[in-house]
Order: sequence, then C-alpha cells, then structure tokens
Amino acid sequence: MESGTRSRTRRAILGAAAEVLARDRAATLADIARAAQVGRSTLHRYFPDRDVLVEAAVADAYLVIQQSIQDAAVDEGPPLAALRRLVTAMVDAGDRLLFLYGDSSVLEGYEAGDEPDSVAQMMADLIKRGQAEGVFDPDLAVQWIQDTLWALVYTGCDSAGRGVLPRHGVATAVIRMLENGIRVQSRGDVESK
Amino acid sequence: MESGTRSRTRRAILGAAAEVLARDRAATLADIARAAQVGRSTLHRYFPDRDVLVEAAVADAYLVIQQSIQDAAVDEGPPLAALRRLVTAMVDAGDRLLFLYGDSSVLEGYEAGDEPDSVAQMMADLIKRGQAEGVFDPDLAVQWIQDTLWALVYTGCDSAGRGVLPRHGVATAVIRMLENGIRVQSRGDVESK
DNA sequence: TTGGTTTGGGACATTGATGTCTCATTTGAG
DNA sequence: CTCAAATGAGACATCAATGTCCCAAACCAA
Repeated sequence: MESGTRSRTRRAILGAAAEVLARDRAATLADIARAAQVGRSTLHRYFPDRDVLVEAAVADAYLVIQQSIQDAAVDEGPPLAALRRLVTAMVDAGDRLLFLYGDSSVLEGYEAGDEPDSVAQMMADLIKRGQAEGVFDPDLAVQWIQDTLWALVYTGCDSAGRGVLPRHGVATAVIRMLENGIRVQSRGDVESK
Repeated sequence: MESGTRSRTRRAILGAAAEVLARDRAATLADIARAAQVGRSTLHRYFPDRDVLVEAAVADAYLVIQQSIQDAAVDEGPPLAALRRLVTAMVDAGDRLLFLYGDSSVLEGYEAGDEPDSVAQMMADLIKRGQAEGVFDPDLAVQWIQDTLWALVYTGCDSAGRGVLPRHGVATAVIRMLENGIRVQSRGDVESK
C-alpha cells in the first residue's frame, strides 16, 4: 500500500513533469521539482533517475487520456456525434496530450500494444465504422485520418496556450476543421445549434 | 568572399544539422559533425557554438522554404489553386520544414518580422484573399487556418517518413483534408481530375 | 613542386545536469 | 503530545557535452 501523503506527492510530481516537459522537453529535473513544489531530493526519492520519471509520466498521461476517451463511449451512437465527443475528450486532456505527443520519441512502444482498449485502437475503430456507414471519406487511409486528428487536436491545444483560440472554442474549431475543412459552409449541413 | 571549399563544407554542415536535428533535437554536435562527414573541430571552426549553428541552420531552412513558397506565386490566380500550389511547395521543402517546426522554440522571432515576403505574411494574405472571395470559411480565424495548414503539412511529411503515406501523395492528402475535411465527397465539387 | 589553406583528431579545461548521500526539520497519524 | 514518516537543503562525486587549442596531414591553387 501507499501512504496518502506519498500518493499525493507522487501525483504532484507526475503532473508537474507532464506540464513542464510539454513546454520544454529539455527541462531540468530541478525545473520539474520546482514546478511540483518539491525538493530535488524528494523527486529522486520517488523516481531514481530521469528515465524512470519520464516513463512513469508517459504511462500516467496515457492512462488519463485513455480514461478520458473511454468515457466518451466512442463506440456508441452515430459516428459524427461520437467523433465530436472524442475530440472534446482529447481536448480536455490537453495538457497531458501536449506532453505525450510533443516528443514523438517519448511514445516508443505504447502504440504497439493491441489491447482493445488502447487509444489508437478505439480511434481506428471509430474511423472505420464511420467509413463503413458512409459518413467519413473511405478513400482516406485510416492511419492518415488518425494522424490528422491528433495533429489538429494538438495544434488546437497549442493555439489555446498561445491565445490564438479561446480555451473553450478549441474542440469546436477542431471538429469544424475535421468535418468541413476550410471551405465555406454552403448548406446547413453542419449542426442545428 | 568565400572560398569554394569553405562554402561547400558550410552548406554540408547546415544540411546535416537540419537533417539530424529534425530527427532528434537533442542531438550532439558530434552527431551533426559525423552526419556532415566533418571533424568536430571543423564544425566549431565554422560555427563557434551551438547557438550560432542552430541559428544559422534555422535561417538557412527558412530561406529555402521562403524561396520555395515565393516560387508558388501564391498571390496570383484563384485562391484554391494558389492554396494547392502553396501546399505542394511546402511539402517539397519537407525536410527543412520538419526541422524548422519540429521544435517551436527554434523559431522565436522569425515569425515576428513584418517584411511583406515573410512566409507567414504570404500565407496570411492568401487566406484573407480566399475569405474575401468567399472560397474559404470567413468564420475561422486567419491564424487558426494558418496553424492548421502548418500542422497538416508537417503531419503529412512526417507520415511519409514513416511510410503511412506514399511520398508523392502527401500534397494531395493534405489538400484534400484542408478542403473537405474527412467528410465523404458528396458532390463533384472537388476537382475535374 | 611549393606554400598557403583547410582539415581531422586528440588533449584539455569548463560547465551543467545528474545521481547519491547525510542530516536537521517538518508533517501527520494515532 | 509523540514518534515514525516524509521532506528540503546542501555537500559531493560523476559524467557527458561543450568549447578551445594545437599540430600533423591532406588538399588545392599557382
């Protein structure tokens, strides 16, 4: 078991790591400790070395995102609505996401897993389902759509952090771009408000 | 003036820097020197320290991209066609682009410039023109469209590097996504082949 | 060939991050 | 309150990257 205190500082460190590393992946352990409002020695006490810390932070961030996406019940309802829920869920996990996908080398081996609950698997299933039901363009490779989705959400979160987009408008902007591109919305085929 | 030999090794180093740093932004100067097939001391002879090297590599990559985009004559013809030329130009400069935009902190101050020929300026002008002519969605912020464009091109180049997209299909995929999103292409409003 | 230029490799000092350790102090549960 | 758990600060050795310097060898133009 783990003492409540220990568990709390542990989470504080993991959160700070994700946040700081998202902004500067070359950040020092001292930086992370400071952000977590924790002594550098305490950090080392929980995570022997940098690799262990990063690995734990990745696993943690991944779990948060995975949980968030699972709650979106992406396998239910019409694909378009599911996609919107998915994007919203991803945006909500924005901080962790910026960290997780800011450095592609940080993932290594996480997307390899084939467990049915893996983030990539859930996304791929949704995309395929949408294509099968004739809602998504079947000419586009599933992997490409998936990459695009990640990229747009990532960009959206990043833009919000820089003030380009209002925090609450990120999901909407991403969804809109995904569904219509930059074309003018000629007919009322978007949403009914 | 500069000796032909010097000019040649200088370019070799800059090219290697862009290539290596694109893959691993924490790469060592020794790594870069090796990739450039040059002694580490030679590298230091041309670029006193890391900052100078990175700055020079950024400037070089930026120039290449800028030139490539200028050749696309983005301010001429219908916006949609211009956009397609722009994307193609950006994709062609893919290698440099992955480096330049792989680490957002590397740009710092380059997008600040207001020279009419700056990459950002040309892109913004095109987007505004497209909106004014009723081809691009005027509800989307110019900056957001611009960020999206970069993100998609970046993702496309990256995907090509990982084999997800065929090298020659990158521009097409990006353009298609930009213009239509992932929706099925209901009517013949895309292109005439 | 000759002489200046350019290069590669190695020795070297420096610097900053890292990881280990100790000890005094604070915290929190009982 | 009391004691064990947890912490923060700092001293310390280590290590890798960096930047400087030097010299012998390769190179290139005249």
